[in-house]
Parts: sequence; C-alpha cells; structure tokens
Amino acid sequence: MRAYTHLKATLEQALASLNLPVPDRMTIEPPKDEQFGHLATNAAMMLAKEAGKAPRKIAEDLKAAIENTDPAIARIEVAGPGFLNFFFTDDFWRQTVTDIREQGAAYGRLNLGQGRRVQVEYVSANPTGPLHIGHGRGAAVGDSLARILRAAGWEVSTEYYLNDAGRQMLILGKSIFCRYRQHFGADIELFDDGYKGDYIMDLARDLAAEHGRTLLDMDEDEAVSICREYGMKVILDGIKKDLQDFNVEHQVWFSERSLTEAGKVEDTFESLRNKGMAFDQDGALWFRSTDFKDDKDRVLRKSNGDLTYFASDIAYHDDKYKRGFDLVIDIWGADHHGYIPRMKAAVQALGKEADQLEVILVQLVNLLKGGEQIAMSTRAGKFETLADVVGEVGADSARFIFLSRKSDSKLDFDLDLVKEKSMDNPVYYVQYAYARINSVFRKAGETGVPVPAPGQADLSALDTLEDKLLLRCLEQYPYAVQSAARGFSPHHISFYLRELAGLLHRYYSANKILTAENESVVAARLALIDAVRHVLANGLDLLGVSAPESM
RNA sequence: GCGCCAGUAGCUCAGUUGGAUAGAGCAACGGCCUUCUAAGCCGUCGGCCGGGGGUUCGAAUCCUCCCUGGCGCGCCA
Repeated sequence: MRAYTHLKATLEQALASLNLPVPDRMTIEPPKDEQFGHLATNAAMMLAKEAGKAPRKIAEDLKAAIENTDPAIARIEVAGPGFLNFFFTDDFWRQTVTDIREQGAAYGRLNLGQGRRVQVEYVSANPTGPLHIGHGRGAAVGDSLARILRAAGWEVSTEYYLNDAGRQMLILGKSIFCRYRQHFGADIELFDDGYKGDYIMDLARDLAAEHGRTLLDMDEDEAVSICREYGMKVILDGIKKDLQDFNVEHQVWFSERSLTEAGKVEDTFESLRNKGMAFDQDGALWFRSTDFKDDKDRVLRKSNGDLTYFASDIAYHDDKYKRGFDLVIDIWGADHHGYIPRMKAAVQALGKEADQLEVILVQLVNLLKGGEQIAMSTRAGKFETLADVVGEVGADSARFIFLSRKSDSKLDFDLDLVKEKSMDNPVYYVQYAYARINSVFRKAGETGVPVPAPGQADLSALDTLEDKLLLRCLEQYPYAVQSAARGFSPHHISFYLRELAGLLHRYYSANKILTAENESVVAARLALIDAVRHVLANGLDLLGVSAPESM
C-alpha cells in the first residue's frame, strides 16, 4: 500500500508536468510477474488516443519525467504496448518492517469508511430451535465482515433480529404444549407442521418439572403462550451461548415485538400510504413495489388482518435508517435471494438509495462426514447443530473454513477433513506460522539474544530472495483489507494469510534466524519476522480466529 | 416460462470496475530433520478458464446466444 500511495503521487506530479490529465481508467497494480516491476501502470495506453501520440512515446516521456527525481524508485522500464514498470529500491521495501512494528495492531487500518455508520445484521434465526451449521456460516461471515469494516474505518454496529412475534413462535408454543400433554400421558400425536426435534421434548419435560400439571387445567391459549415464552427463552439462551462459543458477537438484539407493540408497523403503513406507495385491494393492503422494478406488488396486510413478514421487515429497516445508519448490510441465506428486489424497493420507498442496503447471500453448507452427506432440516428434527460441529472441530477451524470461500458459493464442510491437522485444513498452516515465530522469540529470550527496537533495527541485511518476497507480501496486507472491505468479502483475508504464512514457512526453512552468520543479520531477521507476526495477528483477528503462542 | 448464483488443473477453490506467459492448496510422483517447532520446506506432473459468436491494441473478466448444475418465483416464513 505504501508503494501504491507513493507511486500515485509521483505519477500525478509527472503527468501534471507534461500537461497531461490523470486518466480515469488508469491502474497502478503489481504485475503477475515481478520481471515487469513491483508496480506497473497503464497510464500511457489510456492517454494515447486523447493525446494523439503512440502509447510508448507517452510512456517514454513519463519515464524521463520521473527518472532520477524520485529516490524511492530504482528503475523504470517501458514495456509491451506501453506499460510503465516501476522498481522500488530495497530500502523502500525494508521500511515496511519498521512501519509495521511501530503501528502494531493499527497496521492495515484504513479510512475507507471515513467514519460513516454501517449496521451488519446476521444470523437472525427464529428462536424455534438450535442454530445449525448454515447459521454458523452466516455468523462467521457477518462477524468477520463487521471486524473488517471496523478496520477499514467504518463505525460498525452488529445486530440480531429476533422474530419473536408471529406464526412460527405460535407453532413452537403449540409443539411444546403437545409434547407436554404427551408427557402426562395424553394419547395425541404432534400436528403436521409442528417442530419434531428431540429438543422440544426436553423443553416439555423441563417445563413439566417446573410447573407440574398446572398447564393442563388452563385455557389452551394461555398454556400455549406459557410454553411459547418458556421455549423461546431457553432456546434463545442456547443460541446466545452457541454464538459466544463460536466467538461471534451481536451488540444489539432487536425484537420484532418491539416494532409491533410500539405501533411502528402502522406508522410505516401510514407513511407509505401518504407517499402513494401503499394501496388497498381485495381486502388486503399492498406495497407498490413495481414502482421500483420489482416483478409484482407485494402484500403488507393480508385480507384476514395478519401482517406479512415483509411488512415488519419494512418497518424494521425504516427503524434501522432512522437510527442513522448510512449503510445497512443484511446477511441472508441464499434461498432468500428472491426477496432482494422487494426489499430494495422498500428501501427506496423509505427515501433511501438502493445501494444503502447491501444484501450478502450466504450459500448453503453441505455437511459431510467421510464424504457422505448429512441431511439437515429443523422441521424434521434431523440436523447437525452448530454447537455439535464447533464442539467436534473447534471454533477456529470452523470459522476459517467458512471464511475460506466466497460466501456466494456452496461449501462442502467435511467434519473428518476439518479435524485433520494438515493442509486440507489451512487454519493450522496459518496458526503454525504465528506459533513458529513466537517460538523463535521465546528462544531469543532464553538465550539472551537482543531484539532491536522498531526504529533502531539496521535492516540492510534483509537481502535474500525470501526476504524480498516477505517484504512485498507484508506491504500488500492493507490491500487485502481494502479488497475485503470493498467487496464485503472476508475470504480475501484468508487467502492473504495463507500466502503470508507460506512465505514465512519458506523463509524459516531457507534462512537461519537466531543462528545467522552475524549479529546484525540476526537482528534484521528478528525485526522482519516480528513484522510478520503482527500482520498474522491482525489478519487472524479480522477472521475472529485465535493466534496461538505455541502449538 | 421468468429471475438469481455457479461452471477455471484429477479434487476443492482464488482471480471478474478488461492488462503482459491464468494461480493456490489437496491428490500423484521424487527429494529434505545432527539444524530456531517436519502441523514444515523444495522439485516434477497437471488447463479448448462450460461452448459458439461479438466488442478492442488486449477478454477467465464486458455484450450476445446456447449447454449443465443449484436455488427462487405465494394474501408462506
């Protein structure tokens, strides 16, 4: 990132000196092959048409304007159709080590968000059963994205939307009551759409232990209501614990009931009516989402008087924006993708821009065991819970796997592979690099080898191929944060970390550190791996994965 | 039928606001522990980037038409 920032300034100055504009589509990027420089720009090619000159001629002019005026740049080459390839001096790259060691945990922080406020809402599973592995993926993505956006300069708030009103909760109450009656010998069967999981029977049994037979004598609605509240509380406590064990945080737990009870849904209806965006037809209340490119208009209140989910979702998002968020990010299961156009329409009807709502779709997780698929369905009561999986493979492994793929592609999660301590399971590879570095520093402490302070290390000994590769990679870290933040893609961090860890392992194998040829080489290499240690720690923190001192 | 996502090495996947000879890990094969952690390193093998056409100095990336797989199209949640 230093190199980019530096070169951009130099290039703009040179363009100005030649009376050339900065082209809109100018890129400054590291080429795939370092023979084409550390950074290359297409500026000359972009200017050719406008300036009426051959791209190579413009490139030569730029080269002449920059050459020998910028002490950080060692060499410039004009290549191919008109690329300008820049090579920085070794000392320029070495400076990265000092920067990282001075900045520590702050290295890689950016100001992309410029303090704007963003809300990330994730998981938001109905409290009708334990979280399963699919929720786990959404949790990992949401939690990590929040960390990344914070690092990128956004003011982030994280939230769980609790669907504590509505039909699903009623079914939960009825399911528990049914099991409760069975517990006391009633000869009845669970109704068709009731929840079938064993945990419902556990809830009924505990409820019976607490209340005895008293619910049997009550009005059924009242008994179901008690069952519902009891079930919701216990299940919600379980969800909170599962998330905690998964190292996932929600700052705000937002209750759907609080919307309806405060009349916010009605307020939203009123506001939409006033704007002409809601209308009555066939006894129902409709939202005119076709005004905003949705396929069809959508029902808000059914002719039987019930609210649709969509209605409270609009009120909920209205509330989000009224709380002052510039950007709202929702993380949904990919099977809800058809819901996006109407939600975007709603956001616009609320007076916001469509891009102030960002929906991240998380594809389903295929849970496998030894290559064989394990079925999942909350309703059928057959699923692997998140807690089971985390208990079996650990939070770090599970999180790293979830964050190692684009969220919008299906993910095979093989329990047997994830437990393996091999490269099939890259979390160990990255953590091991961190632990290895710490091991060297422990040894340095034991044997009294001094570690130079950040500003005082003489880094000129960092001269091997492995040194250079590591220096380049360290300088790239802020880019990785940038692309993860811009693309809302935590997996960029995972890929970056795997590369950095690989270079560290290679370095470790090829270069002695504590037993290097002389003291100044030892000191320089300690400074370098200290910088690597900081970056590994910072990156792992963005994923919510621990950085172990030893393994 | 319409829409969204995906199709890149034997497998799992990166790379898509157009850049130079398309990458990584795994698997396979061959090497490396008297050495700071071998949970590691080095090397070899491996490709019509689903297919056709188009745009341009340049396409895995953009446009278009097909093929294949997943998902979604309710006054369900």
